[in-house]
Amino acid sequence: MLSTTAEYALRMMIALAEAEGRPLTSEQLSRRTDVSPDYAVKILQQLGRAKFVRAQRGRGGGFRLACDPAKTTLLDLVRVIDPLDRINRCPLGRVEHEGRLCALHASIDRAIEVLHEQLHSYTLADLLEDERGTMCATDEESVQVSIERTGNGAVPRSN
Amino acid sequence: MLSTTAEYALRMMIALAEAEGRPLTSEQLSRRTDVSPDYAVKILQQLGRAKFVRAQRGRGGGFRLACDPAKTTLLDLVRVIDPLDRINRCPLGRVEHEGRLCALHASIDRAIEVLHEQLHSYTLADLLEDERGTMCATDEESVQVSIERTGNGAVPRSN
DNA sequence: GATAAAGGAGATTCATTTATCCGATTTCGC
DNA sequence: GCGAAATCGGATAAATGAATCTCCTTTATC
Repeated sequence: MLSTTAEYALRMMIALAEAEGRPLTSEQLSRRTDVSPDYAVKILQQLGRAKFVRAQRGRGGGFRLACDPAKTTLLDLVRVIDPLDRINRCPLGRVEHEGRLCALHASIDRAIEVLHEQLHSYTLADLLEDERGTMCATDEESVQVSIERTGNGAVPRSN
Repeated sequence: MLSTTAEYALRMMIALAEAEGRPLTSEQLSRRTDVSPDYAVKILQQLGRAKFVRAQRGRGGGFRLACDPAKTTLLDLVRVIDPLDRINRCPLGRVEHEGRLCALHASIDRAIEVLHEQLHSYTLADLLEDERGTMCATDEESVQVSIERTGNGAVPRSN
C-alpha cells in the first residue's frame, strides 16, 4: 500500500533517530535497514531536500536527523516519497462535479482521509519505544546475531 | 493510493450496477467510464474471474453484474485488482519479530487496517445513490451533454 | 597540497504496471 | 451454414517505479 521506497525511508529515519544526533554514513544506514547502498543514498537525498535529514560531506561526515522525532509524523515522512494526495477535483474533469465530488470519488477521498489520519497519529518517536530494542532498523550487530542463531529455537535479544 | 486500474474497475462496476441486469458491451462500458476499450476488456476479465461480473459471448452479448450491489463492498472490488494485504509477518524476515511485529510494521499494518475498514463500509449500492444522477460512470448521452456545455457556466442535469 | 572518505547527481538497467494489438473462439440471427 | 457481433487471451509496447552504475564535488586529516 505504501511504496517500498516509502518503507525504506521510514526505516532509515528510525535508524537515524536511534543514533540520537550522531551522523551515520549511507553505508551504515544501508546495512542497518536492509536497503541497497545506492538506493539508500537516493532516498536520503530526497529526505534531505525535504529537510528531514542533513548531510555532512567529506571525511567523518554522514547523515543526521534534522527534525524533532516527537513532532514528525509518519504521514510527513511517507509524503516525501508517496504524494498520497486527497481528491480535490473530479479526476475525469466532469463539470457537473466541480462543486462536489460524486459518490465514488467522495468515498475514495474519505478512504485517503482516514489513511492520513492514521499515519498522522504516529510520530517517529512513537516507533522508537519498542521494549525489545529490535526495530526493523536496528544495529548491525544484533542483525548478525539473529541470523547466526536462526534455526536453533532460541529467541535472540539484542543485548 | 488506489491503482488507476482499481479505479477503472470501480467505475465499470458502477456502470454495470446502473444497468440493472441488462448486459453492456465492453465498448459501451469503455465509453461510459472513460477507460480505453482494450484495457476495459482486460479489467472486465479480471472481474469475471473473481465472479463479480458474468460475460456473455457472441452477438447480443456483453457483461452483466454477477453480485448483489448491496452486499458487495468497495474493499471486495478493489482487492480484485490491488492485493492491499495486511502485514502478517515481518517483511524483513527477522526471527525476533515472528510472534509480534515491530512498532514500525505494526503501525503500517494498522494504517492498512483502517483503510480496509473504510473501504468495507461502502457498498456498490451506496455509490448509486447520487441524487444528481451524474456518477463518474454515467451514460454516454449525459457525458456528451456535459462536454458540449463546458465553459458556459451552466450546471447540466442529466434529466 | 595530497589523499581518502564521504555525499551529489545524471545516466542506465531492470521490473512492474498500464495500455494496445491482433488472431481465435463463441453465439445470435438469418 | 454463414456472417456479424461479441468476448478470450496471448503478445507486445509504453510508462513508471525500483535499483544500479559511474563520475563529480566537498571536506577532514595528515
